[in-house]
Amino acid sequence: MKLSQRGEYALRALLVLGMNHGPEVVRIKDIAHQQNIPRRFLEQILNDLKSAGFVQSRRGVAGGYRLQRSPEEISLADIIRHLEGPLAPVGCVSVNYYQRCSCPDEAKCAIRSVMQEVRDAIVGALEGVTVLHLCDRVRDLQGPMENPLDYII
Amino acid sequence: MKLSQRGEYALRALLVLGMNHGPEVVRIKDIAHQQNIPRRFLEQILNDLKSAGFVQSRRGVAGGYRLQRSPEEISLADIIRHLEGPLAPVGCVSVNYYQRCSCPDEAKCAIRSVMQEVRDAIVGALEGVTVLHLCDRVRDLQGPMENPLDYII
DNA sequence: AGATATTTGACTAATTTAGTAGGGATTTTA
DNA sequence: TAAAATCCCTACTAAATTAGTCAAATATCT
Repeated sequence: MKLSQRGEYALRALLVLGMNHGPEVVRIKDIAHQQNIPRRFLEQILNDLKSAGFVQSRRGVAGGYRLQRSPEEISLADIIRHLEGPLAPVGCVSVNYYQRCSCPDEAKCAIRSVMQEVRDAIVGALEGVTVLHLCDRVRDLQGPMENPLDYII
Repeated sequence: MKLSQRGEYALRALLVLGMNHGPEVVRIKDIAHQQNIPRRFLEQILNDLKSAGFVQSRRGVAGGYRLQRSPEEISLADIIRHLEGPLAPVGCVSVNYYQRCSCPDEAKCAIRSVMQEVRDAIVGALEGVTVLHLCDRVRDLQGPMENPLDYII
């Protein structure tokens, strides 16, 4: 599993939306500015997150984005799987994106059995971590503040 | 961490050399044939592994490759780091290939702290696993045989 | 109506990936 | 000493991925 620039931007954007979660909507421009993400690129990314069901949008002058579900229902593993594909280092140990490899017998492949353990380790570190957990970490790491917009993500 | 085709071929080749470790040398052609790897591509890969110090070669009519150090001294983590770069999912948590990211304060970055744990999980699953361990697994998975060349890798 | 947002789809430039190809250098063996 | 087998080195290519940019359309609020 490797996180691309695009993926990192997406996580940062979702974290901003998590920190500002509520009925109101956050503008792309604000996220882009606050997180130093190229605005046009971020548009693309948020659009993708929208069609994947992670966020919802409102158009027009008071438009912007918000999380579609509440922060504790959005897991990092799901986000990353959508953004980057398999968490597993090779297709033949991936549960969600399985792909047969060219070795003669998977069940007896020693390399595969090590990669299986790597996959389990990655999934273990990621499954169960939600956007809400991320938000909690932000607050833990940065101490008490008043305004959610003050947090550095 | 993601394993490319090239990386997978390299591991398979090293495992063949591990299973046949001794004073004698194994020909590229045999490895390529046994493992179904394009020969010219494998040449390139083994050359790379040679200049990285993992294998040594002998030229001429009785030429081929063997491991430079003994199987228990070659760790998967080192091989993969050389082949694919960082094990970490993002540069800012990589020990061996650290790269600063664009977030304002690394120490307070919640995403980074999760990625740190992912990195530790990956390294944990890989560090300490050597080519010898891989060879042991091959034998465990496939039951007792006489000839090392009988093993499917 | 006009200003401000998101939406859509195409476009581009650089890098990485998975090889292929040609010819040279070295070593064994007949 | 010459043939044959093997590794060595450099260059090339085609396809995919990555990180964006851009123009124009559409929706919404005041």
